[in-house]
Amino acid sequence: MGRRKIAIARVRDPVIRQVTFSKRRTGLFKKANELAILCGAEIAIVVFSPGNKPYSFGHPNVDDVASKFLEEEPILDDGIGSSSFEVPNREDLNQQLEDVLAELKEAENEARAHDEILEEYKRTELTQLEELKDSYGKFKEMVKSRLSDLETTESMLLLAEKPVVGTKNKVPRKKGKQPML
Amino acid sequence: MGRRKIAIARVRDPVIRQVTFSKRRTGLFKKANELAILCGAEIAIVVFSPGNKPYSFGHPNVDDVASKFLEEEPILDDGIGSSSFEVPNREDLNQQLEDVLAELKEAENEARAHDEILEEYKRTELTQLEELKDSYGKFKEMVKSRLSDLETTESMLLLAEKPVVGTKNKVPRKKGKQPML
DNA sequence: AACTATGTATAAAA
DNA sequence: TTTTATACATAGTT
Repeated sequence: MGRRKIAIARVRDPVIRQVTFSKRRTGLFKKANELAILCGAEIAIVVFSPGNKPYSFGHPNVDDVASKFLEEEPILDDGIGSSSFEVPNREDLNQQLEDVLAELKEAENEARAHDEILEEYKRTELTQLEELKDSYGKFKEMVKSRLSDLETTESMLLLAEKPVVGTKNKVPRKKGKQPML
Repeated sequence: MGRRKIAIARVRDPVIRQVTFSKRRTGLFKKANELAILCGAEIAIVVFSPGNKPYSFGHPNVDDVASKFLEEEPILDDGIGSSSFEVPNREDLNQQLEDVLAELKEAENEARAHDEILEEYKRTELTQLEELKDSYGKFKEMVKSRLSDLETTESMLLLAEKPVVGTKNKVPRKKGKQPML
């Protein structure tokens, strides 16, 4: 929702993560408030920041909504540890845990590698693109100045003016006149 | 946020109100999930619909976050100083396993999301780059043909020949001859 | 701690 | 439902 799309995955940089948290918590609470008012709904939110600070929002207030919810809670079996199945013994669990930890480590390595690739990509491609745009602009400038005292065809002027691609003005054209000998 | 702007005030029509509730509850929970994953935040939401049906979202789950909040835990015992050679019991192992499985799933999601972004990146940036190069080439061709019977300065020829950037030839130049009117 | 280009959520319509 | 046009949230930037 910003300048770039981001993957929904833990933000690595702690500073960015905190900033993201602040912005998004604000947004979330705003949405919650709108929901409550628009629909006459009761709502409670509690959230702990990356630094483990608690924040809360409630309409009409956290405690009332929370108790109401807890009271009419019939069974809270989320099914994960369903009792009807065989309970694994400790050795099995240890083995599983080790296996999964190994997998996790691998996946994290992969993710890091992908990050690096993406960064590299951004650097090279964007740099190339910007330099090319810049060079293109300079070239056009020079040509125009060279041709200024000659007749110029309509098609040339057209081509020289249109910035070419569907570029959304990421790189503003420089207006400066360069000597270029 | 839709076709029209709406005032934040109780929606009169009960049908619309219920529809609005459904859409916005979905959106809110999605945002909450993103916040939790992006920032590693714990979060719990409970909300009652206009028809007083309860809905909840929790990461890792509603009850843990709620109790943590209610207890206002100062986080005293993080285990650093405790009797450190205890053999973990089965519940601990189960918990660990679940935690790690969750992490693993997350890491896999992350990898997939990054792949998508990288692909998207390749598509947009490379397309732009290619179009720009192509257009640049055409422009140079045209200028050269227009100038063929005029004197051309050394610097212009130089600029016209050099492909500009330190491009690693990921995108081969097209050799085709274009009519150009 | 503000801005703004861009991605998302969603009010209406179909 | 699903789609579409618009308002909004926010990632990256200064």
